[in-house]
Amino acid sequence: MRRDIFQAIADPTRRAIIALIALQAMTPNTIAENFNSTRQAVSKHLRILTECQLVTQEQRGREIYYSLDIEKMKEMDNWLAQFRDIWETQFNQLDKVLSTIKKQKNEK
Amino acid sequence: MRRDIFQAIADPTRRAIIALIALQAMTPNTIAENFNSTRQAVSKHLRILTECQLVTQEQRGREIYYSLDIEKMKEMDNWLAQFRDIWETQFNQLDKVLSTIKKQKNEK
DNA sequence: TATATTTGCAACTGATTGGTTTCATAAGTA
DNA sequence: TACTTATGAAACCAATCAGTTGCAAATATA
Repeated sequence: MRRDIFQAIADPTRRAIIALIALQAMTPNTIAENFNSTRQAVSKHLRILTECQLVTQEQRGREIYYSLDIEKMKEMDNWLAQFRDIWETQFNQLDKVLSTIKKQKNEK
Repeated sequence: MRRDIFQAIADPTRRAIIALIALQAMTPNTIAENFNSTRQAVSKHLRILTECQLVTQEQRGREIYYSLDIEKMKEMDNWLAQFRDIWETQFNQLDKVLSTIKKQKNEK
């Protein structure tokens, strides 16, 4: 069973859950209220998110509060970093072209 | 059939393909040489990547060169942006705590 | 023209996924 | 103590996925 953040984030419901608990820890029941599927389905998503360490649990009495581990989200950012270099370079090249055009215009 | 960049990126082989063609356009055959699976399997991955517009094709004779659309990768970055605010705030809060501790130390 | 190369597509297969229903457990509450 | 609430886990199901083999089409080459 592959369980990594990329696979976890692939599901739109899980992305919504992540966004929902990003700012505030919530119980499975409360989270499920925000979706059309059953509480059990949400619970399953939470298990997947927990397994890849994107969310953490905190038990309070019979309730369990789930919250996002924002540090883990940085792994996504780290992977994207290799491409960020490329698109910044491309942007700079575009910038160069634009300034060359501008220069040529001024020289006329 | 759901076809978005998140689902596309979920597969490790597709992530490898993306990284491979990021800097240089390549033909399916050349790409397949870098993996253990068959050319047809790679071709299928390329179709999925094309469908969600992460890669573009350019036909040259009987060869087709695939290259990464770096602009599309920014969609990933845009989604991450909402969390970047959070982790930067948390970092600043940590920074605050650290500087307070430092201050208290100096005042002793 | 005959042959080889490059490629996409269809059909099939076993594994995985996201969902449901049902049940067990633990913690509050009357 | 009996009842309600909050939750996870198991069993099942239809749909999807990633891979394979086989084939057809188009282009290059002899």
